[in-house]
Amino acid sequence: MSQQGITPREKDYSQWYLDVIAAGELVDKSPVRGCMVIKPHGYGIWEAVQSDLDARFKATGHVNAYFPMFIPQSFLSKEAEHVEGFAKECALVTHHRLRSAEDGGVEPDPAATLEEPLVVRPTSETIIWHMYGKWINSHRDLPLLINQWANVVRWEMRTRPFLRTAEFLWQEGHTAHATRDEAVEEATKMLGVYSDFAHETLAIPVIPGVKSATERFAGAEETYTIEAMMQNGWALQAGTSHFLGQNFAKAFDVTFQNSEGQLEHVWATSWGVSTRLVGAVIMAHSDDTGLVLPPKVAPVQVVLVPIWRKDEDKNRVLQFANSVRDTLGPSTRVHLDDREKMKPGAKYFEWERKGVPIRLEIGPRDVDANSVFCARRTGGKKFGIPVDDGFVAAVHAELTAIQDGLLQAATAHRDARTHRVDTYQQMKDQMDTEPGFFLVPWHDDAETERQIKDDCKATIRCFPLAYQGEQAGKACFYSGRPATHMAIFARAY
RNA sequence: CGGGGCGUAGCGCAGCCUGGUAGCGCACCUGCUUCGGGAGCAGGGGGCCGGAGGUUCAAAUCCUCUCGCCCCGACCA
Repeated sequence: MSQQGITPREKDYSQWYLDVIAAGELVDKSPVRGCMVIKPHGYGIWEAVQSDLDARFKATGHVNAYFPMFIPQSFLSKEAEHVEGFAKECALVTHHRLRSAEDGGVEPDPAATLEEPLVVRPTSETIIWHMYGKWINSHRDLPLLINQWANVVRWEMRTRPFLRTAEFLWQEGHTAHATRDEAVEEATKMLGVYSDFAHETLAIPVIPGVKSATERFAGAEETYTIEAMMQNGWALQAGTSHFLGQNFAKAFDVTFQNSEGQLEHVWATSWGVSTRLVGAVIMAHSDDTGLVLPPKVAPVQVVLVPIWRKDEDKNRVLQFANSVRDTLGPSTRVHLDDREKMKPGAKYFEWERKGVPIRLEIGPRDVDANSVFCARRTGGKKFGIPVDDGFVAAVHAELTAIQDGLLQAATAHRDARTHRVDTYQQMKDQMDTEPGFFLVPWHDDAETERQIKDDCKATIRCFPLAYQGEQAGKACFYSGRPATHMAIFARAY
């Protein structure tokens, strides 16, 4: 990033994204390729995501647990498709000791080679299903509804902060059910939880849908997804929920005795979202001044900037600012920026770049008037708010208005960039001039799907749930064969 | 694994072509004046120029080798 500015979105979207992350002081350079050092302000966003989501999981009957990050290598080979999907990007632990080397450094001690290498989990299905086999015996043990907050490692060739990193933080829910229907219901229910969360908390209007076979999770029978649109019209998969059938139950021999006394394999789901959501929030809302955060995930929702010129003003301004902070504190994430050797203007710019929704300026004039001067990060001019009985409610009303405004703007953008086209040529033409979601009638076929990807880099993001049925009587926009689904094509991260 | 680029102060860079022993901006430290939209002035600290070898009286600069990183592709449940 240049010293003062941020690359405009229109000029170079990728650079703009990196600039916004730098301006927001979200991450620092990592000494490890592809891994992130997440600084406090960036981690604060993730913490807000975590606490909101965790409450939603609890409300739907789930509990948290924790499983080891090291998985015996042999576990990975038990489910054929699963190993196919992940084997290419696994990190291995092969030794448990270092020794001094000739060159003065250290090296793995050959005498301390592990009998069986350990895989650093790329996802936890295998070790969790190994344990579920021990925990599940009876239909009375079902359903088993467990979530884990953890880190996982996938040795990706190309990485990008938050969107695709070698190590990332996520939650993974793993559930076991007595019947197929119950498991499918769980998978779709959790997709709904994610979708609600994206709208209500992240202010991102996602499209819930089903993945095509090509894009399906390795080992799943059905993969559900929420797809978000970024400001450049590209799609970002923001969360997934999988119906795993009995694949893992069979691979790890997890059976239960039903009420008739017969043994059956259990039915499974898994679902997850990751720190990629932080990237989604950054890309969905930020502008050419820097980060823009929805109040519900902003680590600092309100920043107070005290202003004084003379020493005699300093004390009363700070005293007033402190009381304002204490008033807002119980209900709001508020920060009083009382750094002394920094001018107010410099603070304004810093907090704007960090995406803080509301800034309250407090100077001698405001103290005299018993009010604060409010500046919103998005929408509206500065205005005074009296510090009276209605003060907290007034600030919260602004936060709500900002949150709503972001969702409205993102929804308007998504709708404007969602194109219904009838022919492939139309999509191909518009993909370069106005990229976005292309809603089309589609005859499902992995081979033609691949042809399209090779030809114009667009892939099926999902078969959106809201539009299924509309394809009836229509011809596939690419092949002309009878359409089997409504599909959304887009270029994707 | 292909194609391209870059390694010089904490960060971002110039200097290299045409060798003469290192500079700029930001950040940092000290002081004074400032303070309602990115402060100004003065002074100061910090780098064996990625590494090794070679040419030379002399190498950040030229030559050879090497290591690392970044970008574009391949890859991406």
